[in-house]
Amino acid sequence: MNEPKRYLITSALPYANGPKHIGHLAGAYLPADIYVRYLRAKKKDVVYVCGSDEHGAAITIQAMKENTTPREIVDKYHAMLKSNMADLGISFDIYHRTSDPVHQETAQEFFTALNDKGDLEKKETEQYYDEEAKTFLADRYIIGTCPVCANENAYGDQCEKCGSSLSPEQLINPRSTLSGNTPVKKLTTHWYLPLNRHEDFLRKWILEDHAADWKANVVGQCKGWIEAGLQPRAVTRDLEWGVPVPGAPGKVLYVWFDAPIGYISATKQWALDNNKDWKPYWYAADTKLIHFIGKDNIVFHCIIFPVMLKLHGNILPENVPSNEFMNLEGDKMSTSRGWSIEMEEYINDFVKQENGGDMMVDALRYYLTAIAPETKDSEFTWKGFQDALNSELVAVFGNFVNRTFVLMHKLCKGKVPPLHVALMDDVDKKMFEEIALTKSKIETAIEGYKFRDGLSEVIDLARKGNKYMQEKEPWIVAKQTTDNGQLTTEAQHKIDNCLHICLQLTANLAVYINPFLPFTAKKLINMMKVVEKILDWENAGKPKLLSIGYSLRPPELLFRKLEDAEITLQIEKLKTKSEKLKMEDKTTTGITPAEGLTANGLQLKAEILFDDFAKIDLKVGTI
RNA sequence: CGCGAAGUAGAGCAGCGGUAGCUCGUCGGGCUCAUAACCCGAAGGUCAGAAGUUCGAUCCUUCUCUUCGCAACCA
Repeated sequence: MNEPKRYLITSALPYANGPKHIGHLAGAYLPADIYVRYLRAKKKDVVYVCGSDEHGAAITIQAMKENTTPREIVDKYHAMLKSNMADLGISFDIYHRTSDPVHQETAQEFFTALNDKGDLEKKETEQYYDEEAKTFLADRYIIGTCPVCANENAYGDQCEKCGSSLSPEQLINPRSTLSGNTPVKKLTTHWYLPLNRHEDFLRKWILEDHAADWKANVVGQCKGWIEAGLQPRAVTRDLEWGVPVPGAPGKVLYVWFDAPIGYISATKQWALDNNKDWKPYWYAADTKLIHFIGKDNIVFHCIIFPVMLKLHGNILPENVPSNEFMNLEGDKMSTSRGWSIEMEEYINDFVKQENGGDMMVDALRYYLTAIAPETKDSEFTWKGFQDALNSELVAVFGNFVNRTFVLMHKLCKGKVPPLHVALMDDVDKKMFEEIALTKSKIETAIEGYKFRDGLSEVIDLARKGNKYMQEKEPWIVAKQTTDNGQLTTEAQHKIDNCLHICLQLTANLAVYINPFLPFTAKKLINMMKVVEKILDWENAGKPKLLSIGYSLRPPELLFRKLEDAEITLQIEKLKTKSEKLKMEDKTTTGITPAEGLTANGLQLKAEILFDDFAKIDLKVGTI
């Protein structure tokens, strides 16, 4: 595509059935936010949309469990997700929700348009029905004996023990997980999206047109599906909670069909709120649409939704940067098993503490970006977080800014010193070059969705600043005094040049770090007493961002260090939380086939608590 | 079962045909304006395993092992 006229950026809609964790944040929200902030700094026309995905059987079931209504469930979690995202600096232009009337209309219009054109197929099939719960059962809510390995607790879609893909009909002795009863088969009519009709389109669009610019995992996975042959997929369900199918009482749109349309309805709502026209964002060929998602969502965003968009006459995504997963302390993150750091927990434990605030948001943004699972799964550890924060953010970036400000106040009267051009040497010139050079490095990284690389370029530049200052040693130069204790003119000029350059570098660091750590950028411009406009990307790499003679504020620490005690506490908290959930699991009637079993079916010994672990003396010797 | 991605120093990652690199951590030394940065030096890797192609393979091919994901409500 040539230079796009406008950008539409989406992050996967989080499902509003519970809190979301930092793995979600690292996968779909933080990368998109960095990308969007970068585009905004470049003065691009960009809209960043997201919202809660509030439909689907799981919400209804969650409501039954909590003895309340689906509406209350989604209201509760929508509010939580919206405020968590805002607290963590995710700068959506709109955070919408799929239970909103605008979305209902949009999704219904979409369905009707496709149906009227004959792009959907209507079929009558038999499906399992729970007579007590009075509902048709999603595959996942039927368990029975696996026909392959005889595991008694296989799900209707897959046996977790042997990994076989199943359909509910294959299960021996099927039972409903809602009531425990044997489900009965009942005839029902549904609409299907015949994906098989669009294989040629997908083959060309993905495997030819985007083979080079999409990530390997995305292209590879799509190729697998296309080669295997695509099947028609039901787009409606017999449920109460959802977007009603026009003219078909008792039926709603299947949640996967209505959820991605949420991107469109969110854009509409944004346009309404801001007196804009939403249509170009979804119809104009010069709009660049990017979906940020996690790897489990590839099929929806690369196969199913594009087919829907094509049929409906909309533009297609230019790229679908999909991240792998982030593990936690040696195990998969899982909200249901309690092995996670929920956004809300982090906010309460760090951001809302007295010694926290926005700097702890940026600390998390820093670590999550630095270990982003861009090409393979990665792992969050509290020790890793502490190391990254203390020895990179604090020691390299924060320290450079701090020593620059301290020295400027000590040796230059708190003002931006002049640059004495005649005195400039190669080291000075090289520093200016590095500042300018960093611009294109970061641009290349961000535009290629390599946010980890982009961020490390910023830290690298700060590292070069430290090195530069070390080489110039203004604190040593300051000892070159005349007999009466006066600093020599030449010495003062050398100091001026060094700190002038360090200050211009600091201003550039603010511009460069802004997409990644926006709160740090704000703090820096406050210390420099400059307006926010300085953060415009066009200023990146420029040597004269601060005016000579301008007086600056005293330094304030950008980040604080993370103490050992804090991470020990968090690790303990994590272990306690997952232990507690395990105990609860055992005492409730909930059917938990995998309980106490590892993936290969081995019985595990009870895990020891961290306290017990702490009591063990581990000694190593050579024999 | 099948499909896809991944497996490189203690940790996190680059490299993808020609003597294995970066950041952090560790050890020793120097320096000190600073939330201990910066400099010098050191330890640490049969690049998951095996076979093959090649003058030569971490990189290509095949097989094996391990991890994660796979059209469900889950980045």
